[in-house]
Amino acid sequence: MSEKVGLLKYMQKEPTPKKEPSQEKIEEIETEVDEEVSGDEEEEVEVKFEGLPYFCPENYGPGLVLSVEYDGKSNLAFARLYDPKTKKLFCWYDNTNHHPYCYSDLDCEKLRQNKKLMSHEGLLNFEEVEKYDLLSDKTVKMTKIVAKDPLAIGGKTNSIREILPKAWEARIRYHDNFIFDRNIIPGLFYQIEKGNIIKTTTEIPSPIKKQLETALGETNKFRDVLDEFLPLFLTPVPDIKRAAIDIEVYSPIQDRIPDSSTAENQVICISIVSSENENRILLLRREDVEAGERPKGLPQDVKIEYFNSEPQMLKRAFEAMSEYPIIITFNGDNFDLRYLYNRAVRLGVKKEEIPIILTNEFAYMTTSIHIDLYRFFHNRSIQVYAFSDRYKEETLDAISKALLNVGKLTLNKSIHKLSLLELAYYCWWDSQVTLKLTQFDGNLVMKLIILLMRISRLSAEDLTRQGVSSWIKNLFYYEHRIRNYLIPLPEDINRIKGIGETKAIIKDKKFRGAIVVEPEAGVHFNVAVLDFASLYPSIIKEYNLSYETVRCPHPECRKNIVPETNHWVCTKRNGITSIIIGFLRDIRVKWFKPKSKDRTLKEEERIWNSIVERALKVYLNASYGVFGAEHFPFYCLPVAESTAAIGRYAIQRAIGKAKSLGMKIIYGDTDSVFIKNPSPQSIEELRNWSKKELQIDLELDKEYRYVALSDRKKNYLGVFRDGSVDIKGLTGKKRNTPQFAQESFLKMVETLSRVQSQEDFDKAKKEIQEIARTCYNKIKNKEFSLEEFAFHIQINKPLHSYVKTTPQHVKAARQLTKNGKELKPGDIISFVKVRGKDGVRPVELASKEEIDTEKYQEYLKSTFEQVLDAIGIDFQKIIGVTRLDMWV
DNA sequence: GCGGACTGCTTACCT
DNA sequence: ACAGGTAAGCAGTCCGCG
Repeated sequence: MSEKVGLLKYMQKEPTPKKEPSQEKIEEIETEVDEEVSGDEEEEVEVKFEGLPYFCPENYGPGLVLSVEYDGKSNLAFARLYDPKTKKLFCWYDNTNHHPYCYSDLDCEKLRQNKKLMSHEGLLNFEEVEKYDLLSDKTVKMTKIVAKDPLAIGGKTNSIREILPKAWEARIRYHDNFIFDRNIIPGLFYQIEKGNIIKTTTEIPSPIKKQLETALGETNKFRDVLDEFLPLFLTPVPDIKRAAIDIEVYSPIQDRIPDSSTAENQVICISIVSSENENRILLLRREDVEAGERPKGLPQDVKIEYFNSEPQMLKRAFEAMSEYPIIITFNGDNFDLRYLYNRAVRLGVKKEEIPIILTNEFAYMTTSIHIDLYRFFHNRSIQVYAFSDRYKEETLDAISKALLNVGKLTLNKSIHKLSLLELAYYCWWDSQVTLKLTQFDGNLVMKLIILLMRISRLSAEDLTRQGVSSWIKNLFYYEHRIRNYLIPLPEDINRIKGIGETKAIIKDKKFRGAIVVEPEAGVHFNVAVLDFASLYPSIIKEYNLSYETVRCPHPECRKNIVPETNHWVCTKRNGITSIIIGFLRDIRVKWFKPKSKDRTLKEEERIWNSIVERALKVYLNASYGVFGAEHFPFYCLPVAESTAAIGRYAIQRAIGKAKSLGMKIIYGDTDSVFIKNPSPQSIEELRNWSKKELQIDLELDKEYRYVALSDRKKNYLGVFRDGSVDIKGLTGKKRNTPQFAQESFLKMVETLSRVQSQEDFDKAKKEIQEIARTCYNKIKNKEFSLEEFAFHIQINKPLHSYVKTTPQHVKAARQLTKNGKELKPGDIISFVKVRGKDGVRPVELASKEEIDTEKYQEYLKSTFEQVLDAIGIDFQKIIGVTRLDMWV
């Protein structure tokens, strides 16, 4: 065994650096100076791992693949796997002689004439291959250009992809390429046998498989895809050992966030809480601060270690963190890990002793997998589809309140004034809340992450840091690679497919979207809402939409026109994205959705099915939008546009059919129709018609006792038969609305929920009048607190970049910054409306005297009118003639 | 010098 | 860095007005 020092000392066997094959002899010419491309490259460069402190066994496993990365020192791809028995990571280095590469449409002969290419020191060899090009629907001859290291392909100014006139698949990161080519699926189990990595197969019970095939239908065109995906959906996820960390930094000024890039101030506390119930608090003694009493909330078994030296404390923390295969943080990329690293360097700790690697945006660990939950929860798709918008703000406090029902501790003094033990408690609290975010509902978040990793073929670190378009991109890349399809260049898709043809209603949008039916204002009793089940994915599936099938090269397909456009769709082959999205849709709708509600199943199984169902929903909901997103590598406006156009066609046809059946449509939005007082038979007839005529399922989604519609679209209040209420779009429930208005609004809604019939309305109207009048008078007499008066509006960009206009919340924010408060995008400004120059004042600085009561009365009026309009009450009449009007 | 009509900006929502 | 459509409030601009 080697005597190698440093981090490599734990390796059982050092990976043998890649040998260079020589199928094609390449002459040596003197090389040019390499220049690394600066950070403004559009894609991430590989993270530089240089030797890792892992056990790299010859025979071992099975373990769960958590990451696949590239090690610059050995010039090899490697995987980090989690061993459920020892609860530790182990490592596997590529022994398959895989190399970075890209494709050229030039043959070897031509390429050899390219001096610059031939003299590139990273060039290994050429290989002539055949690929299937979906854009031309033809087999094409390509040359695979193989290189020694990823930077030779791309990432430097003289990389091969820059030398070639045109290079395919040259912008896919090496470790992703490796995942695709070796078919290593992150999130599944693998065994190491004689140094080779081998997938541990999941037994799918044959009855289940039979049931599934039946569920997907006799003419199931997804049979191959099913085999590929089933293990991803059915392999259980183990409980992975992990620890959450949180640090506190000394900050002499309140409201000032410590700068993690300079790390000027002391780290005064580090807390590590693990899934194995190990709690550690590392606390720095400070001369001027007393220990204080141990807070009651801090459990007795939580160990506190005191340190006199900060570097000692940091080193101890690094050791402790390295014991865990997964480190969880909340904003560790930008704060905790970044601060620890920079602080340690500043205090003279040797870089080799810091197990952290920083890039521009991210923080990784050499000894663990780092998951930054802030990034994951910040992801819009996760927020909206996985957690149904239950948290509205991406702070630890807001998320834990929404999902765990516990918030952060409230501090009554600033951090630097806390006693040591108070500080310890505060720090510990945050780290245990962070850990709990991965544990609630039977490790829901961890399971969701692993499942999304499997579907996207992304490591835990990449998955949690990338958005849904990257997840879909990676899945599509993989599906191309296994079918030997050439991954098209975005510019070729664009050139061949062209741009949009429809005109958007909103200025600056690229194509026309959905239809919203003009609501019939008033109260409607007995309303059924029918909607198309996942409309856009269904369209993509049933109408064969994909970047290669829309405006395909075959003249004979040109008759197959998409309504309202001149786009045509291929009649000869199944589109790849149509197949993938179609499969995900079918298996969600026909299997996981029903199974997640199936009471005959064990609860654990039901929960798992609902996690899969939610994961699939995330992909499906984004599947149409990505084709209209310029940065998406399969960006294809005609696909997005056709999807929306067929959607409009579907809802219009359905409305037409409903009317012909004598139904009254009172509202509709995108994929739904609100039908007044329909007969069950006509609903059935409409549904059957839709299935037959449009090939899309129309479902009875909701039944309201009554719906109150104003003349505003996307604004309504529906009361279900059981008295529960659906509120959409109304100001009263928006998060920026002042509390006083929300509460009065809620009272009105409560009153309305008790209404059973037309007759009840008269009573309800009286009650509502009373609610409105009471609130109106309370405003006049300023009986609400400043907090209740406050609007809460988010700033979405740095304050200095509001240049075109200065909205009120920005005015308020600027007043705060004058007082020394630091504000950043994402922060929510609470302000009240006041009489006088600016018209606004942040709550922190406001006084009750200056409240502009007229503005508030006006606001209450408009909040209530959204509902009162519908039920036929005039707000002005409720509160009587006022002020000036009296003399008119 | 001021107010109304208008457009544009911004946020938060719906599907 | 998934899309487009809608509401609401306010900021800013232009124009007319003895």
